[in-house]
Amino acid sequence: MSITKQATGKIARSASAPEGGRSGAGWTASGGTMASEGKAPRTARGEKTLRKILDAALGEFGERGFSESSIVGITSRAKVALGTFYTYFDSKEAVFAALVRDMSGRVRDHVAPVLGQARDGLDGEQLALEAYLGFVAGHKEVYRIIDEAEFVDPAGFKAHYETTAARIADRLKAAADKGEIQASDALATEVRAWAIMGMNVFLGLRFGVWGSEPPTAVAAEVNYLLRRGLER
Amino acid sequence: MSITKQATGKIARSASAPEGGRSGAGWTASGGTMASEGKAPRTARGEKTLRKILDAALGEFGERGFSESSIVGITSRAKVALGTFYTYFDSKEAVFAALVRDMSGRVRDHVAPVLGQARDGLDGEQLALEAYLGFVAGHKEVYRIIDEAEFVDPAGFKAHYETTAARIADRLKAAADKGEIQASDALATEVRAWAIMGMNVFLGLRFGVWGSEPPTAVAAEVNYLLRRGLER
DNA sequence: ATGAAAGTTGAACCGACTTTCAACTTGTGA
DNA sequence: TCACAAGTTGAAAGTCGGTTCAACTTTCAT
Repeated sequence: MSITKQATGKIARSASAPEGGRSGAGWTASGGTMASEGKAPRTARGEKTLRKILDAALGEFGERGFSESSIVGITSRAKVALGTFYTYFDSKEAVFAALVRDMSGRVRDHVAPVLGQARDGLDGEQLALEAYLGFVAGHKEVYRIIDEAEFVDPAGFKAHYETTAARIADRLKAAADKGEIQASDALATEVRAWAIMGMNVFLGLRFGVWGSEPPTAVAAEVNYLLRRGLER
Repeated sequence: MSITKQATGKIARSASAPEGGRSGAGWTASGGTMASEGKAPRTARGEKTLRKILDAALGEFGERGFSESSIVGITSRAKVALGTFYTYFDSKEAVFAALVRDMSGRVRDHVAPVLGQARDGLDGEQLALEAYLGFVAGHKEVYRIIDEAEFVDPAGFKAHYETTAARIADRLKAAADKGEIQASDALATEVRAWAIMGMNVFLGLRFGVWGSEPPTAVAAEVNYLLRRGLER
């Protein structure tokens, strides 16, 4: 009954492959930044193992949440021994923090490219939301990990949202400079940026994680609101 | 180093009074709903103890987060013995869930009254946001507990946001019926409600929990956006 | 080929936390 | 007043999971 118990469930969970044998797609950079201080892998073998651990950790944390997850859970998914974990990370929190940094980057990398195709600033926001909703729907673990960072890795959490908001603010400023939307002072710009970000995150929760309504329809509806609300 | 450790810190923390001797202000109803199934207090003494435990739990969870919190932490804050906890709750998760239900109600009860003073629907949303920001600033623990519910008490978390969104949607519908704002179909209404809620929550985080910019200024800026975005 | 560095292993240690329970105290209704 | 129900107590049981480490294996530069 208690969430803390996992009892006999162990057998069941270590079996299933995380996501049809995709070979640890896309860990940023070569280890250096991911492992704990002074624990970076020095050979190809080590790098591969580190990658396996990180992929396993993503699956474990994404499915079970931080406190339900265990190092054994991670290492058994990764099919390495318990002790190997400590070759690369100082603690459970450390992997989680590494994951948060990386997930933050993944979201950015998924959303950024679509901005190039935008007709104007507000169109860019619509495309960004659309891309974000699609990403969340296909990567619920990522959403969960970033959210849970609020408690496990507050610094990483704050960094993620502050840089995201700053990015939105920059876009708003650029659009204002082009005369597309109303200009705004510093506070107003920040309020707008955080408002847009908050909308996006909650729409991601409702329509990406919980529901599966078409991203395009949702994003279009929001954009209608933003267009009238911000346009000059 | 590891967050899991608390080591010698125990002495320090049980000392400080949670919040200058306020006598457990405002627990909804008389116990019946708060304690775990079949564990409701049957005397005035029991009710008082339950209240002490709930207040202590709010402080503990609010300050330390769920996984860092311990039953000992709660009972020592409440100044009752460890075993007493189990007279009223089945588990750590159970108190947390009780707290989530109650916090959800507290937010509602704090925001609802201001709606009566609104000139129109959109003015109501502005006042609601303003009230919410003020509440969050004064009750960061509440914000934290509701957020952490996503992982500890998912059902309570979902219920909180779904009913909140439904309330916003009802207001939008009423405003549309009065011809104040544009009418919208079911999906659009839900999108709008979740967008507004998401804005509010993130602005609460940024300007209530992290910063302390004047709620009125923030709410006014948002309302400007909403007004133009939604008005007919 | 070889030995030193890098990586791997998993049993065992350790401490912390939840939960139980039998003895004890308090309060109240008859 | 007294007896029984309600409530309280805290030591101790039991569990669980993070972390350590010494022995072992693999890799690779020379």
